[in-house]
Amino acid sequence: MVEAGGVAAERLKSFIERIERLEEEKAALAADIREVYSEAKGAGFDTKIMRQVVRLRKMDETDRQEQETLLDVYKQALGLLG
Amino acid sequence: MVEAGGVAAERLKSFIERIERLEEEKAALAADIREVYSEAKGAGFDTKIMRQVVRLRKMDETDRQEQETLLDVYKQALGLLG
Amino acid sequence: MVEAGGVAAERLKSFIERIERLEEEKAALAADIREVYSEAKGAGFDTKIMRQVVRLRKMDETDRQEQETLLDVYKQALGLLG
Amino acid sequence: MVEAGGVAAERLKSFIERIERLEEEKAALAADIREVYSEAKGAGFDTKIMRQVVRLRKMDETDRQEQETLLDVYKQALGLLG
DNA sequence: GTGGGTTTGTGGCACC
DNA sequence: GGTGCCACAAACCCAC
Repeated sequence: MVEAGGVAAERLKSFIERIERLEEEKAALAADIREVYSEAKGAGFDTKIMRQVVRLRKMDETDRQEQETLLDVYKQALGLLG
Repeated sequence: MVEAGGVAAERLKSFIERIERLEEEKAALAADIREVYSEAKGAGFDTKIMRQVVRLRKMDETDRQEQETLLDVYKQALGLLG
Repeated sequence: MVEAGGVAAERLKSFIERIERLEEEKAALAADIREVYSEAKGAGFDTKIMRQVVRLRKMDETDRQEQETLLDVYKQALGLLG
Repeated sequence: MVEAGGVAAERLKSFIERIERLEEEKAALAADIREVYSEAKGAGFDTKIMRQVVRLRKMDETDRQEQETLLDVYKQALGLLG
């Protein structure tokens, strides 16, 4: 990037602008998601729990069960269960 | 949400699926962005600096005046100016 | 803060330095915590689960059970249980 | 960790409690910091700007040179300089 | 109660 | 292949 008025600068500008365009779209989707949560909240659902559910559903079923099992073991060891 | 097999459950499922669909699209855009950075890196650019540039350009749109005020205060209070 | 060389500037500088001192100590503790996790990991424990446990123990017992119950309800509605 | 009542459980409990003790101290420091900000606010200072100052002073210690390089690249590539 | 800001937790990335 | 780092996303907290 020594040649600021040259082709490298143009190339960089192009990359930056592509990124900015994509980030704009991403931000729009994030706003949409917030809106759905807001709507759900208005319908009486607990959005924090909903986020946990979304996270869980994203996980592989095997991994999910392994994690839950391990968490139970740790809980038991700490007296948080039983 | 007492009636887990009832209409509330259906409504919840609908919200969750809308969110998941939107998050899928968001993840795709995030992947696109990573790819642009990767391409830029292949062209010899420093992606970490690029990220800072993107951040600065975003900041400038919103907080430029605050930042300048801050800079003055900081410089003055720390004796870095006059 | 109009009088940059005056008493207000001195006062500000004092506040800033007190904050920085405290943040230094806070950062040191954060490092200590990371180290304990690292040690636990070396002993074969799963640090991600440990973090969950720490979070759970911080919560009020009543709240914790309510959350778990609600999560189960939502899971059932989504077919993540039973 | 199969032996929840055994030595592994004891070891885990020990780790968790060390972490909790450290986090307690960390939380106390965070409270102290909030209090200093509050005191500064009472003295007429703008705490948001103060936070920015603290952040800048921290950055300057580590990343000042990178930042300056970045600024040049940004200005040049975007035609804000020369 | 809602929004903004800060902080914490998670995932991706580079280096070893 | 694992480990530390950095950026992003989520959770928390405060102010309004």
